[in-house]
Amino acid sequence: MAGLSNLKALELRSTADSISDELRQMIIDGTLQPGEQLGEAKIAGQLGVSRAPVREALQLLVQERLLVAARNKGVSVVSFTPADIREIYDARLAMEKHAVSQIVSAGPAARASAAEELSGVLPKLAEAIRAGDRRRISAIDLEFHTGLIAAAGNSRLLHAYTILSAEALACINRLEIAHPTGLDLVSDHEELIELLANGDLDDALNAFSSHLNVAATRLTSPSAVEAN
Amino acid sequence: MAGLSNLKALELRSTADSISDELRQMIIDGTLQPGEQLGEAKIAGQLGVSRAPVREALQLLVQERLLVAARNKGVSVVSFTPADIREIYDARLAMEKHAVSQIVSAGPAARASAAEELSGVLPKLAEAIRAGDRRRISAIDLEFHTGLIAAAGNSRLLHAYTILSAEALACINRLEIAHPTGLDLVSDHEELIELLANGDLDDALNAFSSHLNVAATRLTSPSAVEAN
DNA sequence: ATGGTGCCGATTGTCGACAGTCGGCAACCT
DNA sequence: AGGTTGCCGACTGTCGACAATCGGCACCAT
Repeated sequence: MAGLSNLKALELRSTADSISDELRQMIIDGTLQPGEQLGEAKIAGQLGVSRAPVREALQLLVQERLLVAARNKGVSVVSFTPADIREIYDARLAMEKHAVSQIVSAGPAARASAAEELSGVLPKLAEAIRAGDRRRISAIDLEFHTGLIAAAGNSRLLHAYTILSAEALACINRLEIAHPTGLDLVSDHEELIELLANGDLDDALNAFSSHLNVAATRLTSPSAVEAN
Repeated sequence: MAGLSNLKALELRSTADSISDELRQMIIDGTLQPGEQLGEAKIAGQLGVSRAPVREALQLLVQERLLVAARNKGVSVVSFTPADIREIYDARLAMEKHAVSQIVSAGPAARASAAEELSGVLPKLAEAIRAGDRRRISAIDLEFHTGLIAAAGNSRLLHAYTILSAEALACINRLEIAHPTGLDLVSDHEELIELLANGDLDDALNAFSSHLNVAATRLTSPSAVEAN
């Protein structure tokens, strides 16, 4: 009975969860085009499973707004309008502002802890930028912001934010050009961390607000792309 | 072909949606005790339908956090901890603050429109208070706050808030004593509307914050009940 | 007595099949 | 030709049945 401690619990993921994860990634990646119709039977056939778990997975993705369902007509991949993008970033702003507010007012220790946690993401971001991998840059950028929400310690907000994050990532990957890929992305986030740790609530709120607004503007007005 | 225009589209609700609505109401009402286990087959039998739509409805309610699912063990009704209540009200605060901020900064016309919309709820609240119907008082209270979010015009925030609202209502109805039933509840909300219409952002934010904090405190510390 | 083992009922997870519904095309009537 | 009707294919919504899994009890060995 000596070396049994390295046995990992295996397969506690349900089939539907695995399917939804895979489909979610395909939607985010852009493998599935916007407006593309998905048939339950087709997916089930390709995966070698029944329609039941596929149906369950699709329903979850509909709830996450990555798919839209039409009665008796099946589901199709979302196609974002500028209004959707504004909504997503507006909702993100609501949650991030609150997270900043909570963290700042939670005292110096909490601020330092959150700052340290968020700093750990930056090296990965820098490396992705060096590699020039746009998808990974965006994903890690979102990971940073998700970390901010996580630091606020509200599981419900985190859950809602994670869904928004997937939507935002899908948006970004459809308009790849619009996302900055320079190293100043790292310093931008460094500044956010610093302001967060500093303890001045208004400064931190303004910084995060403008950070998100800039990102949203980049996505909704393609003319500002060349600034890259 | 004269009088056919008053034909309404009928029955576009799916079976699963009807089931989930019914169960959601039962959970909110308290008809279903916290921790109570629900069997798919049992529900399906009582409703005279198959397990498939029941399963779909249950999955939706799990996603809304009104039920908790355990692998191969079925679903059971949530039992809220004080931490849950704090989370719910904290998340509500995040969204309401943002809504207030958006409405106030949207200009006087938007402020007036939102204020008028919200004022329409108060007579119903006053009547529920006169009738002494605790459940309805709470429901209309939540309706007021949901209206605030709706006035901000973000469908994603509204959706998330609606889910939180159901959770909050379930909490309140489990601790009925803790909710105020006096007519000052109306004047409290009148004041909120006034501050919202007034256009001073900080005043409005503070008012809504303390309004929610008071409510959360009432629910988490039963000792403060007697203030009624 | 105690710890472990194997079985048992109950419930979920999954499957294949059927019925209902929708969009589109072709045939039909005027 | 224009418009309507009826049919056709494809898909979802729903159903009943089977297999896998879990918690608990009795049984057994020590």
